[in-house]
Amino acid sequence: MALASTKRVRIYDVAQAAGVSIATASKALNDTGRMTEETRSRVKAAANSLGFRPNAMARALIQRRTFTVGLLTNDTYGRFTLPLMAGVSEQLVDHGVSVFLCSIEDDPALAKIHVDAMLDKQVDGIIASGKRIDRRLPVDLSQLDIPVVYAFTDGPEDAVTLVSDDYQGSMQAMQWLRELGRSRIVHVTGPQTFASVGERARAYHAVQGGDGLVMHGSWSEAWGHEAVARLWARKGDTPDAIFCGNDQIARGVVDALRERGLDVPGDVSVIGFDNWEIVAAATRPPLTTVDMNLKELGREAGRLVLALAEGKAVEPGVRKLPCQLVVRESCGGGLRS
Amino acid sequence: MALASTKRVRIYDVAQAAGVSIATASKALNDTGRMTEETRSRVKAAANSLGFRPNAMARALIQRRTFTVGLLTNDTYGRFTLPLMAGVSEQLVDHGVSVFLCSIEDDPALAKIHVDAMLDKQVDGIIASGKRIDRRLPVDLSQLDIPVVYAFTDGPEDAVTLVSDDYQGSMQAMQWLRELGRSRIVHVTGPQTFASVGERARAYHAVQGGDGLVMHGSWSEAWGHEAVARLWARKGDTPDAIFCGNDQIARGVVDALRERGLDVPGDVSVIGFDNWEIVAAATRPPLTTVDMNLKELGREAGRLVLALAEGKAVEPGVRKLPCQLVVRESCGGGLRS
DNA sequence: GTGAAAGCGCTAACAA
DNA sequence: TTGTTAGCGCTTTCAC
Repeated sequence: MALASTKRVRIYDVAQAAGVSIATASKALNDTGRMTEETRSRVKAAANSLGFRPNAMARALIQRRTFTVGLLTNDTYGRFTLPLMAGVSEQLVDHGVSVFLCSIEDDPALAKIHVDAMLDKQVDGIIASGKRIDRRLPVDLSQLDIPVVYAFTDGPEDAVTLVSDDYQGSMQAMQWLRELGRSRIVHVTGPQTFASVGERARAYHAVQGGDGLVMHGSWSEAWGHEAVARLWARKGDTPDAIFCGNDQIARGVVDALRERGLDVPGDVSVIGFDNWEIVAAATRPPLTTVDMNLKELGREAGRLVLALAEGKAVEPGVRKLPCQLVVRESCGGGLRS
Repeated sequence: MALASTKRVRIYDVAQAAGVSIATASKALNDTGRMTEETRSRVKAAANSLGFRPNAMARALIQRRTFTVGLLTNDTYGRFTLPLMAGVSEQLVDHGVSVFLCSIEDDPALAKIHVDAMLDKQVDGIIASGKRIDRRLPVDLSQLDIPVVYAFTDGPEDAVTLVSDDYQGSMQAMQWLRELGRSRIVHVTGPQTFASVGERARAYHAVQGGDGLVMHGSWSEAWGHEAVARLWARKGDTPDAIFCGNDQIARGVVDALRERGLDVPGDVSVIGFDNWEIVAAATRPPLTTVDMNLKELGREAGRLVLALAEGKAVEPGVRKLPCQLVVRESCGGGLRS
């Protein structure tokens, strides 16, 4: 441990201390070249005791590899990018790769500035992420000379794209409701313009049949309330389960049902989507919901840019990553087998 | 616009194209040295048409300045770091500075890895941020040779530290309630162990007097419910206003009051803290609350590391940044003057 | 097995 | 006004 924090120690200092040339020192430290084991360990010991840290800039200049990647996102405040970022960071830090955070706020000019900055800094690759899997970032990354991976945002045809599997996740939800004996299931979800809304509805219909009821509205608690009002105003059977397009709607639904004197999950099971902790856990009863595993998606994105950066071949196309059911109390049923 | 994305263009190519030496090219592009305006613009034109982008690595190697900073945070999923990061990024991108995102999850080993990686990459400075202003990150940054700014986390005595002004924010809240004619104000807040809880209570007492009632619990909606139950179970006067320690508690309080048939804000005014959109806006009625201006705090942190990195002197000590009252409907009253 | 020398892309003295 | 030269800190042939 070098206590003196005067000047940064360079490989020259290590070489001096070990009584070798800097060439030998370099080879010793990088486990390349050939030399006696004794020399190698002597150099390493010297480096160690001097607290030598190679200058990544100098290294990058030669190796054309900076061990940095850029993470572009337009979901600055959102709940989607955050776990995704954590996953990316977690995956890459183990490989000595650092992540540039670039929030672009849907602003093309800002996006360009960030991309240019990344390019100047010679990032080894870029991960583009967003808040909707059916929207593109306001910048064209397809002509860059470095690898790009799209995560939770739409990418070009021949790109490597990672999204969560809305269909599979919704199937989990629906099947869970069926396993619990629910049959009159209604789907209360977001605006039809979202691709994921379509996917989730498709899964709903696959289980419930073509005559199931899908209600579109906003992604809000208010819409959950309103949907319940409409459902219970109709004549005929009321549902015994409601599959909601997200946790906010689900919370609105649960609150509305309780206000009507209905028991959740006794009278009606409610299931959400997103597993947004703050919403799902605060609902009374806490929401059973579908988690999109965004952190894992982030890890995978990290893994893939890294592979690409190392010149490995990666099959282009859209990869759908599985969602996972998180069982709490709003559907009844115990821990999932 | 160079369409051919074959090889990166270097300053050598620009010099060739402009018919000058690389030294002249360098000076022309950096607006240093002296030469005819004609030469300078000729070089710039050549650079432009070739799509020249200087290699930041090479530059960094000489200038000892990488135009990167590291942002350390242990609040990976949290609502605090996110706007803060956005502010930092926004502030720095204008200066050509990129931000390394490092989420350390309260793990000392992970923190060290990240810090080492940043040091290797020669960041110009580090911003340390967290989720509590009275807790330190699990890593010692005080002995580094580069500037460190602490934002929304506790730092050493002689460091530059940025926090939001809980006292001032709470004063805003309390005064707003008084302006609306409320006098029997109760403070329902989080655990006493939080420094910000103490600060907010201090402001509460400054307005309400020493005999005001402060109720400590968890930062949850459930605690909001419970607090209301307790308050209305007491004999004697019930409050006409409740100042809550955060928005979640406030939401619990509002819901509990409504469930008791009380009108908010007609019978009781409720005010929150944090302005956590998802909670504040979904509450019925939407919460009037205190915003900590974390994005601005992030910007200021960016400004300060940058100043420090440029060798400018910055007065050490704790800087408290003002909060801002966000008026919605839970207190009554109109737009603030 | 080890070291001298060239060079990554750029900037900055110093000459011319 | 412009160009030559010497590095920044490191890796990597290629001699010895």
